[in-house]
Amino acid sequence: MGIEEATKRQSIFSYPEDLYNEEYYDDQAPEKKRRLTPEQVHLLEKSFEVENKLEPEKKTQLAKKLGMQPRQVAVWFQNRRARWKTKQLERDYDVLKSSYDSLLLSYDSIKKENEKLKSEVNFLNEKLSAKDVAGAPASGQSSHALQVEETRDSPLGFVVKVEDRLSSGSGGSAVVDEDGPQLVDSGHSYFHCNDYPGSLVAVNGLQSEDDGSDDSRGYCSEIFAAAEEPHQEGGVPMGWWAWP
DNA sequence: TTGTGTTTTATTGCCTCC
DNA sequence: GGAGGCAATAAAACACAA
Repeated sequence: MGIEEATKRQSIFSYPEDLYNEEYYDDQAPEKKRRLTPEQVHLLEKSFEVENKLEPEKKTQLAKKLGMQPRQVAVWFQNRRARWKTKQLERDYDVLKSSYDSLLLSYDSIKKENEKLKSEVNFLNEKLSAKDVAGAPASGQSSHALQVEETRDSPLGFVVKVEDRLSSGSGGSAVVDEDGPQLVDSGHSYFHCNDYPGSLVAVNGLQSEDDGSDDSRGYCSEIFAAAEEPHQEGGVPMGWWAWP
């Protein structure tokens, strides 16, 4: 509805002085509701912007100025607050929803990456087993294996461990003893974790049980998994850590 | 013109505060 | 207990498609 049109549909209270006069209501009270004029609404809106609640004095002033009953002004503010609240709820909902959608996308992406990395670990595990069989000890059992353990401690959702089944360590698990995170140094080999920016599984301390040569087909003594962090020192992302 | 959905004005009942 | 706020609701006014 345009202003002009609305103005045409003039309130039955054509004269403000009549409006404010209670006798007007007593004698000529309209049975039907009348909309406020655009001018009245405009001033009410302006007042609402300044203060969304009415002091009694302000209410009386506005009513007089607009040619309305104080009660009408109070009702208008009441309804206006209700409308504002509804709009605010809608805005809050929109903000929350877009935040949720964004998180969901992020979650899905990380989940897929997690699956990829796991299958890559499985693939490497199989390769290790195959190599063990080729140069097999008498037992015929693979001497090493990669183990994937799910954990919330890792940003990837899991950690990889190398089990040395031939070692005489406790429980048959010769997990490298390194306290806490370690920076990855040069001279190590890495298995790239495809599609996960900045992450990789590193294999260092390569040795061959066959001849001691480093032919990149050696066994892992440590597995590192790293996630990229914004700050780097000396070309190595900070915050690299190793899970023994 | 009419049916229907939306917006605006007003009322009611309950609650809180002084 | 009265004043004022809020939620729920009624009902008139309005918009708009068919």
